[in-house]
Amino acid sequence: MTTSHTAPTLASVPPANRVATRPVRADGRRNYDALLQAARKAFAARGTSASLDEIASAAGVAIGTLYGHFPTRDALLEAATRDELAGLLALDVDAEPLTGLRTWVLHAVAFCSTYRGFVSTVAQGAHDEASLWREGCHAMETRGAELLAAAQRAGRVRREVTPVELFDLVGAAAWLRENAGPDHDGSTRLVDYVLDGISRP
Amino acid sequence: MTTSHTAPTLASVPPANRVATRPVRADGRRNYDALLQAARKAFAARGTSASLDEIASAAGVAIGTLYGHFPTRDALLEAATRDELAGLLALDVDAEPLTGLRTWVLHAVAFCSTYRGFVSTVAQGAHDEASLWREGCHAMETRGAELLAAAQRAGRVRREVTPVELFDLVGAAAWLRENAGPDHDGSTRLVDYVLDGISRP
DNA sequence: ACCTGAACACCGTTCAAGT
DNA sequence: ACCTGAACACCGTTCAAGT
Repeated sequence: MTTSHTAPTLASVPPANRVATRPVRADGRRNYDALLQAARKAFAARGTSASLDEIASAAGVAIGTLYGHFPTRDALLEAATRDELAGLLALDVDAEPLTGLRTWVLHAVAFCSTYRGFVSTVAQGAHDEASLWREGCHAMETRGAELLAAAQRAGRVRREVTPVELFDLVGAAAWLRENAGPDHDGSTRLVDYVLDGISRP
Repeated sequence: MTTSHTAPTLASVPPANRVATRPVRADGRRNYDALLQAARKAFAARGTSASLDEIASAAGVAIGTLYGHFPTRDALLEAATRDELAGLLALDVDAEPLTGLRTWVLHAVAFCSTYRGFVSTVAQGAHDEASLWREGCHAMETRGAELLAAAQRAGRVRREVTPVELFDLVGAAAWLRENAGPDHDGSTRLVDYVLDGISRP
């Protein structure tokens, strides 16, 4: 095998697994950005199942243009939440391990509930090999696992708790944030009860 | 006002709030039952957003017949889960308050995750006045509140915990049961961590 | 009282024709 | 390289005609 190791071309990636990239031509970039802005607005207002027709209209482009840039709804969602994920992964937390863990978990919960319905999509990414969020989920799990391990090393959290269980807590609390009553913050309460359950004085 | 207090007639209830009832005519009852059976199968296989066309076909009736018996998807879902809810409400639990509370919570979690997507519908019922699950949610909350209060009276659970928070735990754990990885029971773990967090020795 | 299925509406997705 | 919008498919929902 003397073939050089080339990056995957656009054509080699099936549409379902293709990540959206910002075009080079000026009109393409304008439309791409307008679509993203419209998508964020629509997802925020109607959840992740917002009408794609509506998004295209709001962005002032034809529906085919939307599909040209974002082959699937997930590709659009992923692009619309990419910055928030980067922010979460770069988050600096408190040096005290238990406080730091709590802060990070609450930020992860906020990220996963960016839009109504988003957390289910993200959770898929943890198990589905082909999901666009596989890498992102992996990175989140890794960061969470680090903070968990640090808290365990410091004797602040029970040794038996696993990274997967921490990830489960983030998902469950995010679902609560999306679905609980409007006038009461159940997700933070849930996180605190669990941290009480797994922490040591 | 001398008008007698009559029960609401069919016509007085808007379709969205109408609860399905078993018809009196023999052919109607046959179709009603066949639809329910097909619905349970379809919901179990594809979640609560299963195709209604498919359900009607599987039941061997026209789509109009389905709508005749069940004016909305929620009406069909409610009828398909009515027995399970009754079972939950009639559940006898252990006399030891904390054990009893745990058993009931796990059964409530199982009920709310009967079908993929079901828990979000149920959670709506807790806040939406018009939901078909309003009564059911209220009954669940009442039963949960009873068991919670008993555990608190016995000094086994922190006084500050509220019935709404218990209901939130049930919903969050049910979401996990619907969405977590297939080979790992994250929802029971979550319940146990929370019970650890709120219980007293 | 209940059943049927055509008709309509809505929305996601593709693709041939264009610049 | 990118845009357009008609065309198709799928599915939920209604309703006039029937038994």
